[in-house]
Amino acid sequence: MSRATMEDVARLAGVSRALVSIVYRDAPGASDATRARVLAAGKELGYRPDHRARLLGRTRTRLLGVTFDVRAPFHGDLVEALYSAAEAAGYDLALSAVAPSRAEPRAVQSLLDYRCEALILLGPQLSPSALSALAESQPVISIGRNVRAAGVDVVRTDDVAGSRLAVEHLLSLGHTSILHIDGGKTPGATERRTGYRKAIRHAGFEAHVQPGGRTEADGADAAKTFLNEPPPVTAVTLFNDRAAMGFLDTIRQSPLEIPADLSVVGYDNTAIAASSHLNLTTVAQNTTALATQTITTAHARLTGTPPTSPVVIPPTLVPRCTTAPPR
Amino acid sequence: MSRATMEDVARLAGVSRALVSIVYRDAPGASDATRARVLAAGKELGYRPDHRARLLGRTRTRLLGVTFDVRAPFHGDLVEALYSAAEAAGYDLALSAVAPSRAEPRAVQSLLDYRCEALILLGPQLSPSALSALAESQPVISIGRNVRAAGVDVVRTDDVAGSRLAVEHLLSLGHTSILHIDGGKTPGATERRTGYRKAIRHAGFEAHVQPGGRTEADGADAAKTFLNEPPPVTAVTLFNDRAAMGFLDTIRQSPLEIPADLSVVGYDNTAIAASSHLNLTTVAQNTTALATQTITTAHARLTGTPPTSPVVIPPTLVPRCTTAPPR
DNA sequence: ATGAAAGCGCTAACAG
DNA sequence: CTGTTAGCGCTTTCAT
Repeated sequence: MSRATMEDVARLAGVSRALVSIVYRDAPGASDATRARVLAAGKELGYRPDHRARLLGRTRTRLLGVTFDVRAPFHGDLVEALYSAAEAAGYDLALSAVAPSRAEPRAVQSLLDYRCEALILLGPQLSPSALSALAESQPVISIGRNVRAAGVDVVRTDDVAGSRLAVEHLLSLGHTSILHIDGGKTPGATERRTGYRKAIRHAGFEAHVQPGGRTEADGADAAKTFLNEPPPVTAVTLFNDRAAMGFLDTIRQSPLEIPADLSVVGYDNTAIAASSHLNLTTVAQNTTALATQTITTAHARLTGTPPTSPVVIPPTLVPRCTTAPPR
Repeated sequence: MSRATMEDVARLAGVSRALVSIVYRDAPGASDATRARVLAAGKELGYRPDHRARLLGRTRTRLLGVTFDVRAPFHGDLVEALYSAAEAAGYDLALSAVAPSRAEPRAVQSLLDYRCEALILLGPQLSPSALSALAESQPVISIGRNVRAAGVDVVRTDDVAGSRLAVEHLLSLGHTSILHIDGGKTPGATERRTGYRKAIRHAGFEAHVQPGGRTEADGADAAKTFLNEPPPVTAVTLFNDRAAMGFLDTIRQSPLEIPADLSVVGYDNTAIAASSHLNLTTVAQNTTALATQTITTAHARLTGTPPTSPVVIPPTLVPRCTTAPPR
């Protein structure tokens, strides 16, 4: 009933356990004939190496720990990209969710107990000092949050440029008064606000920032405030797609037409934003590049090469149907 | 630089490793004095037991593997609930994401390699025979999908009742012609369709089912079809909240007013549906109960008690702002 | 190319 | 109550 062990395979193939180990790691040191025989025996027994034992015995676990917010769609997209990137580089991923009832320190701790070689934190909310402390024991990489903490590597999108893209897109459509609804203290919010301000001023217009947040509810609240006392703007850029969704949802319950009366731009290009119905004009983060660079950075740290940090990935604008020239 | 080991703690505390082990598992067999001394030594060294080694040595790993769709908000809610339930029962969770680029068999396999004691699959899409095969090696619990596969336990919401609740709510508001936009072949779709049909017929009205799906895009597509040739209905029940969101989004771009012209009911009560802006009337699955029962079932299987299966959890209706009496 | 033997860091009988 | 002794299943020198 219990699973086949390496010993079983070795016996069936008539070789030593060491050989079986070599074959299954496809390390050099076994003849093709032996290799085939071992593999055949393994297959017959339905053998699969025990991952726990493997990790224990190995000098390097090649296990990368990832914390993510189980409720953030963008994190879902990133996790998927990380799986591919990690696999391509010969690493394994251990996932640990952050949720309202499961705070970040707890999620991190569980990864540490698994002896992950490095920590990949998606939009971490931990303090810089807490992050630095973690970085003393193993590489720590923050994706999306631009922390300045000793020893912590950062891989992020150039959010200043991203906001600029959004603004420039609107400017090119003819908009001259544009509002930014920000992300509060969410990682990345400062940069996106700054990018907006810079681009607006550079064009010679006035910046208007309204406080917002990162959830659909935050976007909806912002829309209510907006509708209550409509500012004289023809376009809005929001912190992210989630907020944009909430915003749009509420606006559509008003007489305002999107995009005729108001253009709206999101951020992240999450799968939902892309879906045909929303058709949200948004700034795309390059998840593939973020993931690849993250794994590269982790690998560099783990092999002693000093990585370049922060790694800044350029975003792109994805024009869809929520933006148009002002009426 | 490397982490402190049990040996280190033992040395510092002046005891044997076995004692340290006993203390850290808080197993009986150590005096309070020793316990305190060991704990103090451990704390000083920042010792944390190595989870891998722990799993390897133990007869029971108390590790439960969970597969979930990283893109499904409802799965996020469930995962969170599972963490709590598992912890309360002394189990640990290993997460494995299913995504477009990471099919279910792969996700499952990785859990198996970690020698999880049981498999918890959220809305599995695997064939009944594949599930049965898995169940031969360890307990398999399907949450949400009512599979009839030998050895596979099911914990699910009573979806027939859920759909009935939705219909009855609409009937009580005075609606007499109600459309159901279904979930295609998504787990649970059949039950929700059936519940709708039964409730409608029981009330003496005619059932209308339009094909749909489980994503926002599916809901939006359904809305387009709907608007193209508006059927003579005053209310719509959808397969889930995601589809309802897409549907609402598209409907709001038409002259139709929600809920004045059309009432809409979702399903799942995901965090997003609940958020103030959407205010979606929906059928709530009791994630806490689902999670608790799942862990209970797993525990029963693992300890030899034959569990009751399927476990069917009653849903509840959450009336919000997308339903009202017909005009 | 192959095998023997010594860990990896912990748990679990068992003896004292 | 405490310590000794084997493993758990794999990796990894080091001989042969």
